[in-house]
Amino acid sequence: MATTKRAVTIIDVAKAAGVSVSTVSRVLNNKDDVAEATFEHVRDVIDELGYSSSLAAKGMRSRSTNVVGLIVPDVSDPFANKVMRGVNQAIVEHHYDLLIYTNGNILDDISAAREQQYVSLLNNGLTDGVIIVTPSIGSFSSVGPVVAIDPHIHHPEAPAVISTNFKGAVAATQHLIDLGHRRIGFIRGRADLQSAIRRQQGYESALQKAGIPLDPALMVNGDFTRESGVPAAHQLFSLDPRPTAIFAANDQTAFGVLDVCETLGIRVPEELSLVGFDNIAEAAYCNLTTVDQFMDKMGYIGTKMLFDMIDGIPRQEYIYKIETSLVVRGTCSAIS
Amino acid sequence: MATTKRAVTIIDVAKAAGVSVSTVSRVLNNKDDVAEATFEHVRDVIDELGYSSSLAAKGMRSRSTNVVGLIVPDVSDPFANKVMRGVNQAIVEHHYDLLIYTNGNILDDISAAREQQYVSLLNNGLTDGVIIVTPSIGSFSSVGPVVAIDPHIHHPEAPAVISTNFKGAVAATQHLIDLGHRRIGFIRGRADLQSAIRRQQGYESALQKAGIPLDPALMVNGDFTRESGVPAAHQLFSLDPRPTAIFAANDQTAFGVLDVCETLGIRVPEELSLVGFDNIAEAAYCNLTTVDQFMDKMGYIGTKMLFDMIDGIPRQEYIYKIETSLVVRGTCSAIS
DNA sequence: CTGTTAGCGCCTTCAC
DNA sequence: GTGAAGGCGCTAACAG
Repeated sequence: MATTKRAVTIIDVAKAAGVSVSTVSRVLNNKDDVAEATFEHVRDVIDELGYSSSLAAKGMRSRSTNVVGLIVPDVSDPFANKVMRGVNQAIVEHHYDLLIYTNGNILDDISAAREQQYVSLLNNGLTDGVIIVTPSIGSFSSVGPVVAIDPHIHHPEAPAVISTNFKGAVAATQHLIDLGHRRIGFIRGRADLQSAIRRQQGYESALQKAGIPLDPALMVNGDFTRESGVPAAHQLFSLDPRPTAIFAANDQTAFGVLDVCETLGIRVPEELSLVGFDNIAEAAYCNLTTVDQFMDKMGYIGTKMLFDMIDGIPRQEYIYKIETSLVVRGTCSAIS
Repeated sequence: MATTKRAVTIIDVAKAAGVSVSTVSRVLNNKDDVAEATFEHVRDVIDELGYSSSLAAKGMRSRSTNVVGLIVPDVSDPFANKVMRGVNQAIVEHHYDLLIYTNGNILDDISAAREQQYVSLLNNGLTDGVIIVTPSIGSFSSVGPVVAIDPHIHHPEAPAVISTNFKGAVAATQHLIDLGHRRIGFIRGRADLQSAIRRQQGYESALQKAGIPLDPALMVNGDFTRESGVPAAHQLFSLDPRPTAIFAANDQTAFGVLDVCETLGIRVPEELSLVGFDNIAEAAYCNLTTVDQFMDKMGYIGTKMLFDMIDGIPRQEYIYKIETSLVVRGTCSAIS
């Protein structure tokens, strides 16, 4: 790798080509008011010098960069990962490039100020618009458009894609109730996320509608990570009588429960029925019954919305709601 | 979302705080030559206005941004995805941020010029260094350091992380031979990638060492995608006699083979033994015997190397080789 | 068709 | 300790 001290700039190209800087700029941006010969010549020089314009400088001056930004808390997180795939697909279709920004740590509790900062960072010249995954604030001040995926707070005028967490949780719980379960444990998600709260409400609602009294002992804390599912499961299993079913606020937490079942020798679904939420890729392989909230689609739709906003196409609706859907697989059985 | 027309700039902050732009800049960069009171005051104003400095402008002027760049062909690609995780982990440990750039299409055959362009794009002010996944060229001209993960060409002086593709392929093929297989099919990877070529060489070498003659009919084309595994498998299965085993150049291709087995009713491993390469997440769930090349570790190590280079720490070795390792699972059986 | 000029927002000397 | 001026690489008017 030749770590050249200085990058070759538009000025270098202009000099080498014997034209002015603006001509080079015109060639760069495919303006059609350049003589054929000049155009070709400049192109050649650009290739020869291996020149590439700096996104930084370019974005600072002009308004359009043809790239969209995506802010995720953590690239490894399955939720964020699926959203990324959806976004990826959308940008390919629109011939945009994608810039993903992350500080890498989903538990690093990004403050609202920090989120706002990231949005500004990208939308201040680098990108034409940004998508932010699970932001804690619903509204951003930004030069370019912003679409939130599963935001904590729903601001009526803030474009967002959300899923029907409540309905999904009701469906999951109802499924367990239909199978005859009465003692159904619930492992919470991150308390600061709207989606987690709605899932708990769905759980409670389904129980109450079925006339099953709420038992606080059956509701334990978790934080959406696999690790948090472990102590939660232990806590639930130490109850007497043990719950016959568990609804975990997301798939990863459910996997934590599965880990505990393995070590404790509890058979699923014979001795314990289990439902997750999200339908991440691993869920299919592990045959986990769960609720699909189509995260990839959320990313895809969100990006489409963003493109409309970038193009100045007005939308009638700024909140796009995606219907969740129960995916019945092998981790639940009827009570004997 | 308040799509403010204009972003709040350092000038706005300066005015609001009643100080000069340079003072604000000093506060922003935590310089210690600012009076305590002024510092606090400016900080407050910054928070109040929700100001955040533009990465674009900042990077253009100063040399350090505290973010590393990662260039991947496609965010959805399992290989790239695993590398991303490794990089993600490394940047968390070093308190850096991460900027991932992608054009989203792995098959869009990125030209060398394009790769060089992406590298410049990021290293021209936005990032302190970049990691590029499976580049077709081995050497880049760039302001900042560049580390390649699994590059097509190994340039002796270009920092790169590679895995022992040849040895891994030998191990995989040998495993099949040890189980008694003689007619072993091979599905190639993308012909333009060094790793694919090395895997084929490993396959051929193992066969020859075992005294098994090479049969061109047993070697068919693929391109590392699951889709490409389908016609390849059909082609192999149409042979008479049919191969008793297949070594696919990567896991995704192997999944394509599995898809065909399902439709054709060919039982694995009873009627066909199958080995993949990469050990992507799905491989574990599908019980696929494969070769682990520790892609996450490649990303992690590569990022570590990059940090050393950013910090100006000299390395004795610029090519880091990661040993592959055969993972025996359930898709192979001894020939009866 | 092409060159000249004026900033975009920020950081870095250099004065005070 | 703080402010003023210059310039990073680029594009967008405006002239010619």
